[in-house]
Amino acid sequence: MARTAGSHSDITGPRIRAAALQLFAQHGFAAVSMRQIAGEVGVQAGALYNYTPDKQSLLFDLMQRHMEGLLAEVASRVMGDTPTDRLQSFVRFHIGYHIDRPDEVFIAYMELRSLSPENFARIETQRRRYEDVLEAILQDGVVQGAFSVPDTKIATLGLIAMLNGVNTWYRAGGRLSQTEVEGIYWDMARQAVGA
Amino acid sequence: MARTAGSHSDITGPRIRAAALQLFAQHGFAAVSMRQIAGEVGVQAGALYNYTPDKQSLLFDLMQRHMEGLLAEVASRVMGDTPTDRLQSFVRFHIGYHIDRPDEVFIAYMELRSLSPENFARIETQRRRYEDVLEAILQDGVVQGAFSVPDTKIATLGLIAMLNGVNTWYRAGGRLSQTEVEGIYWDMARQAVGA
DNA sequence: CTTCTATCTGAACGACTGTTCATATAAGCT
DNA sequence: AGCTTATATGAACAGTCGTTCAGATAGAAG
Repeated sequence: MARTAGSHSDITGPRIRAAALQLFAQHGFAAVSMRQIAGEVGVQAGALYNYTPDKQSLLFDLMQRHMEGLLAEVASRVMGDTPTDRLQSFVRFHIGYHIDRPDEVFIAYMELRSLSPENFARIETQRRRYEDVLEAILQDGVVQGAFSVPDTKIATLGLIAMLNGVNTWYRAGGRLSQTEVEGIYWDMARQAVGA
Repeated sequence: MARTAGSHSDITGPRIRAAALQLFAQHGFAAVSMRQIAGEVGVQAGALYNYTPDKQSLLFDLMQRHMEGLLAEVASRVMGDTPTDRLQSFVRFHIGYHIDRPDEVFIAYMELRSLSPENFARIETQRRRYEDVLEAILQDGVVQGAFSVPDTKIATLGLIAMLNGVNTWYRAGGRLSQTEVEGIYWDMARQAVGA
């Protein structure tokens, strides 16, 4: 047999990425074989190479798409008249966006070591751009006297680490709604920067 | 050849764990082969099996030792008359202990998915015991009116996530000393819980 | 209906995997 | 000194890895 009924690049491509995403997140990049991914899609391993030059590129593609979506959304959705408003907006955006994409987030923050040096550098640049969004808010707040933070760089990393922690325990339908979680973390973040 | 000059269980055992620790942290459990570990120690792969029944047990052994050391130390070194004192003590202890053991921490928080279900449950129990130490401090503080946190469980997870973030960027000899880092994070933690 | 091409199969490649084991030897004990 | 035992080698096992490719076929185009 060869080309199967209903096969299409538009369909198989996304399905490969979805399967790889889920498997990489669950077992780790190195622990997942191309045959496992192919099996999840319902295809032979060789067919994957119509969609990616190699396994490494598949991982990079997933990370790259995630980071670009994140940067595009943070730019369009985080806003506010004051630094405090913008910080709240950022906190709520970050939690919401990450809660909706646990697998992407997990991979993007955990499989950096599986990237080739060049690919690592590219993703790292995007991550730093994201951190810069938060740091700019904190710097604004410090300048305007709204926040009290001794070191905006460290506060940025500390806050993002704290917010990322949500993904390790949050489950939809759990004890707390997403809005409640956002509220609790916003309280902590606001107090942490002395707003 | 066989037994080499100066070979000893007391020496080889720790060296195997040290090599495995470093390699697992750098490349991930699944990406590291027994032959790589053996090569780092200067021994053939078969010799590793005098020290561990299998690769999985080697990982579990590393995690188990780390968590037991952590629990023993937190019990003996975190103290203070008031909840605020104890929280500061915890924050400084956590940062110091984790900064000194980046590889152990990285593995213990990142290779949980590589554990067998039984081993995962054991490590998870120990981790929860550690979290309970912090949560007890927060609960004390709430009861005594020293802290203002709406949800001690979430505040615990949020604070630990924030503190763990230090390990992603701290490097000895960098811009900030360990004591300065502790101070900055203690400020953020203190404010986050409304102390 | 025929032709073309994108898509997939299935087999094959050499390399590497975790693990076992017969064999050899250095160190410690008597 | 010889004997025992802990510790190591190095080859072998069956299986899996990422990747390639000639050949097959479904669907689109004419």
